[in-house]
Amino acid sequence: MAAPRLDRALVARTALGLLNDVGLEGLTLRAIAAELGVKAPALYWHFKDKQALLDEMATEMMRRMFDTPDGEFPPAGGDWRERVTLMMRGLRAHLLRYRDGAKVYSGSRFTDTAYAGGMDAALSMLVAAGFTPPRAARAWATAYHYTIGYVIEEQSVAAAPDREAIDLAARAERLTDYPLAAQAGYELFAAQDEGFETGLAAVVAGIAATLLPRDG
Amino acid sequence: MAAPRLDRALVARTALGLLNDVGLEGLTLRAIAAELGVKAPALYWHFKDKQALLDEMATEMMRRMFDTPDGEFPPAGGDWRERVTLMMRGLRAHLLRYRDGAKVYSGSRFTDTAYAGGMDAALSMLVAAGFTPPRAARAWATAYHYTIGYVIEEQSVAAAPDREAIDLAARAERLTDYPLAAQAGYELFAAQDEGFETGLAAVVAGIAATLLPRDG
DNA sequence: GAACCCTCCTTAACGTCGTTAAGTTCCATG
DNA sequence: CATGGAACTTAACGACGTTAAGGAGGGTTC
Repeated sequence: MAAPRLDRALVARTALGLLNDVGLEGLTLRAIAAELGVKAPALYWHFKDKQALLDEMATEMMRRMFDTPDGEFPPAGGDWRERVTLMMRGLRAHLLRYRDGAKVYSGSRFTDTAYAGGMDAALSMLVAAGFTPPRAARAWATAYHYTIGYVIEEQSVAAAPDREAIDLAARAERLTDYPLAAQAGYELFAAQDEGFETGLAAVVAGIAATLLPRDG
Repeated sequence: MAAPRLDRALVARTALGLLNDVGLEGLTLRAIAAELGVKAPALYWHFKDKQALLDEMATEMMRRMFDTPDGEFPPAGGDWRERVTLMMRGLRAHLLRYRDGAKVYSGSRFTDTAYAGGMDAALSMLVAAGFTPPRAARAWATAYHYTIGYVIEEQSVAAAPDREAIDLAARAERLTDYPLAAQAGYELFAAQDEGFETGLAAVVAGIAATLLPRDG
């Protein structure tokens, strides 16, 4: 039983590293293989097809997300609002670490059940805070969908190598007949961190208002 | 100046029709051309490349969204909460009309400024309801991102032709060690309409709570 | 130690994709 | 009738994901 030069995790990690250089549409099997010092068909020994490799990449991203320095997940401290906020902030930060990270992540399915531990911990935290289990799941999903949607738009606005970034000034020029829409461009396409946080605060407040049973 | 057999709008409409049959990854230029009774390179007379065609498709989807039966956009009636809810419900409904609709829509940029009219109307409605312009933009974006994220996940869960749909029972089987995560599957992957509405209600409530200046 | 087998990779090739180059048809206009 | 541009076709290119066939190399078996 000789040590294989490649394994699934190594391929996925290498592909994630390459992703930042070439983007999703430049992430070809031949390029990944070259990075590994190997020919493209070798990858088929470890993965049934390219989608399986992308699934492994998404799983690796997820593992890195749960692998916090203090081993705490969900992040410790504060009430559920703070912890949900921290989780979603962390999710966005991890998606942003890779070019097209949100697309890779949301288009794939995890190859193992490691995510379930983190998900279960998050949900039980919400249940402990007073949510029923279905409403905890809905609360988590709502914040998750907001975050995924936000980062997908955020990363598609960023400049692809060939596709020029959105020129806000030119956009405003085109929309002089629609002053509010023109002005909104600056709010929407710039200052991404602040925009995300403001929206996330709204989502969390809404979850508290509509999904958490009042005690009283 | 003979009438061209093709124009951009016709190509985009035909491609949208084909999208439901073959999905995004089956939507090749050769297939679209065949549907139009033409050869693939003919499309390059009307579009600089495939992305430009996808942009036109997204723009056509947007036009259809604004083209309501009563010509009202945003939809009339009720307060701003109701109207934002109606808009996002309509956005989701339109995205769901096409296979991979959310991916096509969110990965593209509009080819004309027709969207700005609808966006401006929506924003001025929010401003009339008491939002400052930047907060109106943020409110709209938050609901939009939630909706886009929701539908992207929703459509990626649905069965692609080759990729089988998620088997909820098998998933629960795998996750017996994580009861909350297992149970959450049913909440997350089934009953999509209700899940969307519940989350949207939370988002709208949160917008009201954090972005709308209190009067009094 | 020879025979065998299983693991992991290579070489070669297939069909399809987006795209480009060059040529053709057709009609409006001078 | 000749000119010319608009709108298409035919042919082909290089790159892609993927498959088939085979080879190197170490482990196990007699």
